[in-house]
Amino acid sequence: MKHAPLTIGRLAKAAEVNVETVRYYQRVGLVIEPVKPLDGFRVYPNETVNRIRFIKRAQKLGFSLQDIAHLLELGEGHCDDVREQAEAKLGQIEAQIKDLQAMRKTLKKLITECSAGNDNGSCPIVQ
Amino acid sequence: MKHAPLTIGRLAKAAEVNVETVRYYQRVGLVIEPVKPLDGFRVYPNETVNRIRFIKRAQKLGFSLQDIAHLLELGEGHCDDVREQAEAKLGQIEAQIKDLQAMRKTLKKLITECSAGNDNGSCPIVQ
DNA sequence: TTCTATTCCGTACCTTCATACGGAGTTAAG
DNA sequence: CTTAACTCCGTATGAAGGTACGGAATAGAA
Repeated sequence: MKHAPLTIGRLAKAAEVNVETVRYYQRVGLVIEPVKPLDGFRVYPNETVNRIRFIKRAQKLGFSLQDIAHLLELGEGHCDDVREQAEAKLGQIEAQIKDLQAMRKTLKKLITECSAGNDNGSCPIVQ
Repeated sequence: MKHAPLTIGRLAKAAEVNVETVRYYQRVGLVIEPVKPLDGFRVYPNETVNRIRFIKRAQKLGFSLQDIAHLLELGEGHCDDVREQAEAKLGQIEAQIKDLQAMRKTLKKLITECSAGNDNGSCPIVQ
């Protein structure tokens, strides 16, 4: 039994991005553009859906597309000398988590102070 | 005893950003531009250094300048009806922390797999 | 006072990450 | 077999976040 081929439109829908975004990712090399059959449309492998989802998730965490390109390379063999890069990235992530936790703390404090109703200015700028 | 006044150049240096960045932040309202004395240059309050540092830190965590503007507003009185906004932001931050932790886990796993030396492809794309 | 670094201000330009457009080809449902 | 919906491809446009530039005013050191 044949399934509907994963054309760019279906891929985009599945990954919850715009078709144009997929094309853009192809242009910058984040997504491999499958060869175009002489007749008909390009068909994407299913894993491309996950790849794009991954990109989007990583982006929300503050990674640039370049960063993400590096992360993705890590998963494509050649693990040996790229390992240290992964570790660097890990360090960054851990620092980010710490920062966010500090931010959460500040914000929480701010919220309780708010509900206690104090009327002075300045709050989350410090630290 | 007088100290050297905190002019825009010194402010920029202290906050480790470009002078042009300070001007840009002023244009978009993230930093208040002090009034220009009839003679001479603008002088910035010391807290502006922290404000800019805060902006930069928050940006690295994936907040847009708009987000940051909102965060900063929270610390400027009017706490009553903005409180729920703070809580929303807190929710976002907690989600981000979770995502980053998941990412950290994936990355750690990837690293150990790497050092175990497996030669197949594909790794961090999944999940 | 004179010289050099800064500031000021407006405007122009740059990069990143997309999104839109338009005309031609393709496909698949009715 | 027609026709609406989709794909293809190149190029243009757009918002966000800066960065650069250039001429005039000012400050501060020598």
